[in-house]
Amino acid sequence: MVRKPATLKDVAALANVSRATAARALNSYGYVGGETALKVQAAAEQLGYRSNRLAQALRNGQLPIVGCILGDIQNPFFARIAHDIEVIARERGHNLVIGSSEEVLQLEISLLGSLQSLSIRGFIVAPTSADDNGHLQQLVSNNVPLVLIDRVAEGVDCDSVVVDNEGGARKAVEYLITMGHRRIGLLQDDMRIFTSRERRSGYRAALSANGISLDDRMIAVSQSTVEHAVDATIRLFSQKAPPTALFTVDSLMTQGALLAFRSMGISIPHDVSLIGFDDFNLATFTDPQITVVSQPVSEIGRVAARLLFERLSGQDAPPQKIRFETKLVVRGSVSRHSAG
Amino acid sequence: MVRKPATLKDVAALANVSRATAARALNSYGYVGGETALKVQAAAEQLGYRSNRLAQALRNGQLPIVGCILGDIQNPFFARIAHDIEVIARERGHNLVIGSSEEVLQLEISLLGSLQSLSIRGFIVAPTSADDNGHLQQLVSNNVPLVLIDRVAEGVDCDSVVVDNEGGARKAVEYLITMGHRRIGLLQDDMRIFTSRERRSGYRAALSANGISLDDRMIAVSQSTVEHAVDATIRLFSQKAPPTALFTVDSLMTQGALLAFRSMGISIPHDVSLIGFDDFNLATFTDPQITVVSQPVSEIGRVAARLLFERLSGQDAPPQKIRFETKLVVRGSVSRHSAG
DNA sequence: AATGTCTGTGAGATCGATCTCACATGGTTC
DNA sequence: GAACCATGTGAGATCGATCTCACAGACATT
Repeated sequence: MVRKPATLKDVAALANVSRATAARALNSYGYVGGETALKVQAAAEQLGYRSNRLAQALRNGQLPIVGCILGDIQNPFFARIAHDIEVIARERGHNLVIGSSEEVLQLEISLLGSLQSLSIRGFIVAPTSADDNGHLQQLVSNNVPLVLIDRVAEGVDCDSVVVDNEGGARKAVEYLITMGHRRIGLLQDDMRIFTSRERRSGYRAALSANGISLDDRMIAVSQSTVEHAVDATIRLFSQKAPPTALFTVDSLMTQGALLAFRSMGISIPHDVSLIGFDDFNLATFTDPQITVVSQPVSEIGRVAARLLFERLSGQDAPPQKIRFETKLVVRGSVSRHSAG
Repeated sequence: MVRKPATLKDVAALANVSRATAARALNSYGYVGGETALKVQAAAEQLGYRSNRLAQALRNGQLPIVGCILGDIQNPFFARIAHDIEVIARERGHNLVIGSSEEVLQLEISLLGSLQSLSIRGFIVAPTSADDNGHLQQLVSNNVPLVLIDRVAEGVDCDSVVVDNEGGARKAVEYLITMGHRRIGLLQDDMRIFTSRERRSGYRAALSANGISLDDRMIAVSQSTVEHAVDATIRLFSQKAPPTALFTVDSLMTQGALLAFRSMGISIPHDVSLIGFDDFNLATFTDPQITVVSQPVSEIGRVAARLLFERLSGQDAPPQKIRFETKLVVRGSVSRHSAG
């Protein structure tokens, strides 16, 4: 037997007042007699009354939930961000709905739609595609609060929190060049993804600034999972003239590269040098430790959540585009390459 | 200007029918004329109508959302589980609300309450405390579908999905004993937590089965974070007669132990042997690789989600208590201890 | 012709909380 | 005493979708 939770009506009946009065007593607005208020509160307590947020939301048009659509919570980068967003949401009396787009545009669209039909108050999204984003533009033009993280989307005019991907990638590749490398590999994920584009463009910029011509054979594309990255790395390094250094665009791919190198008997940094984008706990546990481009992960989620709540509280400032700096953290996975 | 989304009323008006008819046409139930149905569908299309799930939920009493309260999504173990649950929820047209209890009972209770007032359909919870669980019992007695994962809670009669913690711990410690160790350390988290208790009890069982008396100086308790585990490990190994082997109860603590050993200049497995509970990606990247007790992480979330949806679809079977086996994965972090 | 059955449709109630409005009091002020 | 206010309360509308019920017309059966 499912015991129905007590409603305002029940409370009102027990306290012998109307629903309106009960509501006033419990939410303390309007005029309520002192004695009446106590009676209502006692009744509420006795029945274990909790207001139905659903009904409230239907009435006032908005559910105190924020929606968060990320690539995959299993990626520690996104897990950290999701966690930080949840903490802030909780402080403001909101809950967090999470969806993984799995980097599939269609999934992102349908998730967003399903969350919109819940009258969710605002969204934080790491868009899968830098181009196909009519769904996001529509959100913005309907004035639904939206904050993009990790990636921006073309033509979508809203708050965003990203890092300097191009600069970070350039620093990494320039460092490799400084260390004498010229055949520098790039392990990247799908070009649809904003970060992938920017990091690639940093890679190119570094090469061309140093008079190294772009060589497609140095570039491998794979999905951003450890397994796919292993395969891609193996392909890249099975060539006749493999790279002498590798730059990977995210931590899962860095892990994949590490596994691939181990299985191929390639040693770091003796045989090949490695720099990954995005620091991760594993990077300091390996021998040698991995040199990485680190981003301020702990800031991204927090700042995005704060921006969202500013919008939710009705601020109508022009969109803020926040871009954090990245930092090259030199550890032991890069060695000097004797010119060959 | 916020453009209000179209409602059923708008669709009905455009199609020149009543709301009831429009609803019938769109949800295909009852009798609707063929032509009318088309008219309504066209109107819905034209207005971009999406039904308001909030209103639906208010009407039929349940929101197609499942709530998931875990210790911390940043723990890869929970991240994996959350991801798997979300995938299954999505297949069934549900969304996922996630809350981190941060292992604080009060937070777990308030999260649960706030989600309950949303008329959420069911919950998957990794309860913080093995004892204090009136809130969970109340849920069950109100017939709210609830599945416990990773940990069971005393007196809460519902579906659960856990692993054989005691057996896993025992296997680990017995292996250490077989390898000649007698001063075996235990790094565990709060005894409130179910897994912590069970794993400790496996540790004790193994010791006493082998005639080794329990020594409190061999046991360190800390919160389940890398940082706290580092401190606890350092304390444990700063004693005059430190353990010759260490068993850690989860992957974050294993990481902490690794960091502590490194900072203390203690080498694995030469100076100390190590086994951790729960396999984790890092374990195979270290040198030597870490021997662990592995649990079928990929099953836990999926099975829990399936159990929940069975309940949601109205099955009234007795609670299922699922317990997966664990496996000792021997790698390189344990060495034979010459009896001293 | 009377009764029955099948289609198709609309009016109105419902879910629970909130808010507007109207209506009471009792007291104050000119 | 008339006009006004502050205080306190309840009736009823509202949010959007759904469902029950009543009803109307078309056709078939006796």
